[in-house]
Amino acid sequence: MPVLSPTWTVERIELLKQHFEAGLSCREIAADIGVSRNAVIGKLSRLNLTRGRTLDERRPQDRTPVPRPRKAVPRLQFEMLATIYGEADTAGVTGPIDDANRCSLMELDANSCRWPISTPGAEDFCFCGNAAHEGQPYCIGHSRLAYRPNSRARVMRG
DNA sequence: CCCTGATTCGC
DNA sequence: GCGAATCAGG
Repeated sequence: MPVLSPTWTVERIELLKQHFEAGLSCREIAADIGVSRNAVIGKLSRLNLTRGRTLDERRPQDRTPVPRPRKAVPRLQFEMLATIYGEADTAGVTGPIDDANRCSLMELDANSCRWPISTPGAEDFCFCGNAAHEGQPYCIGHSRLAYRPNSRARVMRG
């Protein structure tokens, strides 16, 4: 007898068929023959002995190509951010916000942008001080930062 | 989460 | 051709 793994000999194939027709699960068949479950299923598929289960639901004629990331999915941070926040928005947000009007808490008035600069409590802590947008406590640029349109998730599987 | 079968694809 | 990886349903 060959010491090498005989893979699928006629004996194993017979056992495979017998067990399959007996109604045993692939798990049982695999355990009995001594191979992995996928090996059994793969062999059955090759022999066209599948019980035609998912074939009906899997629409064999119009199989979804399923772009399978066989290894990795290298995505640039930029692309993800652009997708999440919206391409047009990122440009506006990342644009330069005038900080020439920075002022302290005392100097803030109703028309001054109250966006905090630096960390609260720091010696140089101050506010943006730019002209605030109508009905908003921040200037245009900082209003955009405050209103992040971040609500994109949970959209999988059609 | 576990299980199952079925398909895909690298070897 | 084989089977691990993967997918999809239960």
